[in-house]
Amino acid sequence: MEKLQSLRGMVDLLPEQMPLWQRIEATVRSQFECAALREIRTPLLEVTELFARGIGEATDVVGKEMYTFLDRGERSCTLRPEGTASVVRAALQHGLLGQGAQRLWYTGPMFRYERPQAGRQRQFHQVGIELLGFADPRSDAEAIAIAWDLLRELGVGGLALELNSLGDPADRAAYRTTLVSWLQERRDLLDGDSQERISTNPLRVLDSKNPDTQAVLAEAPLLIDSLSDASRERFEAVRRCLNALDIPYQLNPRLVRGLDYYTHTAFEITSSQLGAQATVCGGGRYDGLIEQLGGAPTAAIGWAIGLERLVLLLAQAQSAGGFTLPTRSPDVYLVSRGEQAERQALVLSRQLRQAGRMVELDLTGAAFGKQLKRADRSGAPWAVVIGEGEAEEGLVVLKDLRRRGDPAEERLGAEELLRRLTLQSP
RNA sequence: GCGGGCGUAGCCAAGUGGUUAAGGCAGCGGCUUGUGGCGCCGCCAUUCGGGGGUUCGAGUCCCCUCGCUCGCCCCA
Repeated sequence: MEKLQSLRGMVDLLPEQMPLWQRIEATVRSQFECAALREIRTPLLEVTELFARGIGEATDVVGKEMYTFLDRGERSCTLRPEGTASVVRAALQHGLLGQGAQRLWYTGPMFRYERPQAGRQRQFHQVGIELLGFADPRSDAEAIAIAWDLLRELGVGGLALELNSLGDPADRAAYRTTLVSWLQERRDLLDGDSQERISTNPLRVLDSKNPDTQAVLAEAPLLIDSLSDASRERFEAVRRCLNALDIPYQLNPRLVRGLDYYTHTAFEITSSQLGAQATVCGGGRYDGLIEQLGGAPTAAIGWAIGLERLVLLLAQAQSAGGFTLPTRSPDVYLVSRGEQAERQALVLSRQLRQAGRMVELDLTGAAFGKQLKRADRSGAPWAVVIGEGEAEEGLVVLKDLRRRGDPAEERLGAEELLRRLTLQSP
């Protein structure tokens, strides 16, 4: 069977699903506007080096999940696996940071070559914000609050905010040294992956899901305990802000995150209703990234929400009766038969649309009975019927489809019909 | 990359080695050559994801393969 189908992990969004997506997009736009964020759109394709340098060579995302290929000019190109690196690149390329700090948001598809499962696809969508040029602890709290409130506004329940501080590069370097030697001493007790990571990415060992490794790790030194006084105070300040905002959180000293660029605050918002891929929103501060990509040292914080996971949660909320999506039906369904009548219906449909009415024109040329059956199913309150007889007389029949028993219908001239259907609400 | 489950029509789905592959929804046609929720009648899988094998005989058993799905890893 040679049926053509989409590539693995690449999913279609069918018309039936769009109202939910559109609801999310509309809410995102209005919430972000209130937060004084400005939208930015960047290409889906970037030079591979951007991600290699930005996200980190040792990360899983860069190491084994990127869609990378050579273009016709032998340039290594990569479909973006996340949004931050591109946004920073664009800001630097166009000198946005020279105009002051930037409050930006973006949305669009991202690509990671992974095995699909619930809440995970190879092409997926994110919406995210990036606050570039903000170092104040309040900006951490503000960024988190924007995410938290967006999710709440959408009606997602059962969320938990997990918080950690990764400190600054010096804290991490110091901690890394202590951690590496601590891990070396217990090397034989760790799983294979973790042994590997002692040299490649020791902080990620802490994140291991291997139960035996976790048992060993219970006693491991924590990054949060080896923060400098300044970093610790900074973290305290963020926490005080979150308290002031009444945003509940849970400290998770094991929260490390898989992208190298994070510093200080790291956080995730998770839902227990999502299955194995429980993170709806992930983000943190990345004070070193902009410099690493060739800009001046600039503090920044951002996060991304996975839209497919959000859709999963909202679909649950919806079926639990949390909200209903408005279904749009045509205002008028046009039924016609006979060459002249069909042409008149075509013209009339345009006139009604120009007057702002939603109009569905039956193009099948089928018997009236069939067309009216479709008119009924379309949900339109009105049907306009033009037959050969009416066409001759220059009249149309207006039927009230909501009154089924007594066939309420009137014969009208086209002018009168337009007046009736456009001056008053149907 | 590694494990588990599944694969019968557009959708849901019966079928568990024996002759023509139930049924429902949707769709199409008719009863009703020009007037809609209902009803009745008819049509809609030369074939069970694909390939190979076992057998007198396979949707049903075996092998391979592809796809979907859930989980591991990782992340949104």
